[in-house]
Amino acid sequence: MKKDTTTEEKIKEAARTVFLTKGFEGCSSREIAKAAGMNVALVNYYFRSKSQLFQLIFKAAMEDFMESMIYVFSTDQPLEDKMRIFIEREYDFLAKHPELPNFIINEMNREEACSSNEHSEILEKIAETGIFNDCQKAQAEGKMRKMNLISLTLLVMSNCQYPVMAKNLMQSIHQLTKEEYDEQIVLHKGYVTEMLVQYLFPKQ
Amino acid sequence: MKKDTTTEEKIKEAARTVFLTKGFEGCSSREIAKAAGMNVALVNYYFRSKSQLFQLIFKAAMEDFMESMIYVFSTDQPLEDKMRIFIEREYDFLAKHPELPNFIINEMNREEACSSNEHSEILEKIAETGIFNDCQKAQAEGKMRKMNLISLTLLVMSNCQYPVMAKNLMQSIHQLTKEEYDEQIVLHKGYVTEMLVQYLFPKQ
DNA sequence: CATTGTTTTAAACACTTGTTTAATATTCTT
DNA sequence: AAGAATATTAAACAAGTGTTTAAAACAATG
Repeated sequence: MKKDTTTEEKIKEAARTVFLTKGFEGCSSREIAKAAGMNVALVNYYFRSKSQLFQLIFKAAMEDFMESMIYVFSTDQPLEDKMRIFIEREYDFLAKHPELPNFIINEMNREEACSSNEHSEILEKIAETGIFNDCQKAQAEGKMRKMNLISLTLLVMSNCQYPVMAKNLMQSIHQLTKEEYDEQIVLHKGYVTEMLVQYLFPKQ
Repeated sequence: MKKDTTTEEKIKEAARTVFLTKGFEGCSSREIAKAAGMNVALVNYYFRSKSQLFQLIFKAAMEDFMESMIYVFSTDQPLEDKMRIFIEREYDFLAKHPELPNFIINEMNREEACSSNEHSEILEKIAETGIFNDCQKAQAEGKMRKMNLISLTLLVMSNCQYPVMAKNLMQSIHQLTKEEYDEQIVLHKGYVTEMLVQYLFPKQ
């Protein structure tokens, strides 16, 4: 009889939550083991080293990070609607996984880490959705403001991710409770959607 | 005869660069000491502990973080111009101190750290510039889109800081060199300025 | 049941961590 | 120049780090 969740999976789950909240440097192998209710040696038995376990978690997190993006882009709708839906979904997703953007960005900044790795597969996956072609087409037809893809993604990511990343900072500055800030984010989502749509798809 | 830079200052400088690039957990006392060309014991001789030294650095960084903001807001100009100048200056500032936003946001997320501390003094300092009153007045006159101060700061900070914070991520995704991305940021600054001004100060 | 192979454990390894101590060197004051 | 105050050093401390080892517990197979 196999347990519903095997030891290996328990460790992986524990590692995910610990790594995502504290970062690679901010936790120890023993802490992960304890969070999984296991022994330290077991962590290395299944994953050989803290680094290897981390790279596993990081890769999975990176995929989650891009998941919702790809889903919306694949749908068949007018670009402007896609944008609205994307922002809606991205705010939803980030409400459930608020640690993700910080985690990804931080660990990308660790020199030892996955900086120079090949994360361009992500771009390819996004490209496969045809979103980039759609944008270029819309830009050629004058329906969308002309702008390279980097700035386009930057605009969207900035306005979706930063509000989640800066939660503690903004709470502290503006003296808000967690709940108050969460409400604020919902409000902010509306502003962001309006602003981006107006700017990217100007009416005449 | 006093040296041009005293030992205490050398350590503080070294601590600043090390802390800002690697974070509190990402470095050791000995690393800071070595970066300053000093002994480990000297670090604690002058600053008693790693934590106390860190809090010193963090506080100073936080003030830097808000410095340019306050300066521009204090000037006497139309709001729309202030916004343009602010974005210009903020991009300038962040080009010189690209590690700052990530550092601040990360360390605010460390539970042990300065999360619940009183950073609301910052808000007071900004309030002293009268910028918030100006905004409310402009909003009452219909010259500026109605929006609470939290969303206002969020909009501006998102679009100024995120592009710097996500540098390594964006480089990796879009396969850019540092120099190419720096050029991209200059381009992006233009889009951001236009977008924010158009949205916050709609014509007719 | 005996003998595989796989999982789990406690203990140890060498090394780094933050911090302290006690001795030495330097500077300042009178 | 003598003595007090300050600055600097190397060494030690206990605790924690990632990783390994070798023995035990377990499961599976013949």
